[in-house]
Amino acid sequence: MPKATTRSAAPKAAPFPAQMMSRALPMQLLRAREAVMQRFRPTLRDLGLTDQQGRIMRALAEVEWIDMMALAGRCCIHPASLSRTVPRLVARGLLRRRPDPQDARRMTVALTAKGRSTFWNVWVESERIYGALAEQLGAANLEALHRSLEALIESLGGDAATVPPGGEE
Amino acid sequence: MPKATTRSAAPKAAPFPAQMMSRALPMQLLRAREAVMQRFRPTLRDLGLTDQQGRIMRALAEVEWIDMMALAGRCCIHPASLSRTVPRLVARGLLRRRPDPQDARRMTVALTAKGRSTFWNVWVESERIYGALAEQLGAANLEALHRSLEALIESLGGDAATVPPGGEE
DNA sequence: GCAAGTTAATTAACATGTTAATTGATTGCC
DNA sequence: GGCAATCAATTAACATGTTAATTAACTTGC
Repeated sequence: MPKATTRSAAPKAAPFPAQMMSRALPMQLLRAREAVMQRFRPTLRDLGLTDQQGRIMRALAEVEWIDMMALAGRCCIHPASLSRTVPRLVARGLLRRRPDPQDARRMTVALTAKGRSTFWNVWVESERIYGALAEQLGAANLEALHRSLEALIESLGGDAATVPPGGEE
Repeated sequence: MPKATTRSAAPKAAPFPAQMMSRALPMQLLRAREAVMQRFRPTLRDLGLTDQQGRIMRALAEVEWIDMMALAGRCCIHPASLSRTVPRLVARGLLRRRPDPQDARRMTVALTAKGRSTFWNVWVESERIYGALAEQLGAANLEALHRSLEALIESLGGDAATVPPGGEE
């Protein structure tokens, strides 16, 4: 790259080195996620769920009632986006809502029986697909990847990197 | 899916194990990307660029004229989404377009001088941020992560996992 | 050379990500 | 108690992801 003498010296033709490291990491993470999601997506679509709706169902399957902020943190979805998506799932009979008795500002959500049985199908298929994936990559390699990712996330600030103030556990 | 005896046996309360492996990988990749992007995003926003617009500029900085399909593959954006975003960048004077002389179906794009100098700023900052990140995580750890991700992407089908038929290089 | 099939790009329709503004409830402080 | 600051959730406005349909240009087979 140019030295100090070339101020805003953006070259003329194909200037920048084709091997920029900088933005390669976000891009690589994006590609990796896309590649993995292609395996899981058909199951979700068959059940009429988008990626995000699947994350919401999964997060709710692990708990009972949970408020919007905590849910946003768990499923890595912006609270503003949740406020729009949750009502859709309530209308479809997959989720139910009720205000927090302790704090009227908070709205809490939970799966309905229909929601649980729907997610049950997602879950069974997901386990199968993940197993196949582990076999294809090698369990050790997959473990190493999980650890690297965990270290990255922890090092960069953990869940704070997903939801602004997000106060969960 | 369930065996014959346990048909839609979705448990009642907080049924599913809190440690589902299946969907943890997509989620982890999503969190990791979010955490990393938080470092790069301010630079992009200062220049009035969204994440996706940044990816487009970066992809174009490495080549001269390129058609929409190839660009979609390079920046990991759906062709349909590109068709909507590119005109915006053209209107802002960052990109220019012209049809491919060999094949009138193809539309090719390239950075303008303004586009190059804008991306120059992104690039300089990105290198700095990435350097700091490598120092924080340890260069070796970052390298290991890159390799794990590359192996995952390759194993799952490479670029085919991003753009449908995508014919590049 | 022309009709059927294919391909590149665009458009439309809906769901989501993102940011800022709004509303209602709670907390702190006096 | 009451008012200012804060907080949870929502809403609005814009940009993007996703899928299907559309249009125009190429390709193939005959």
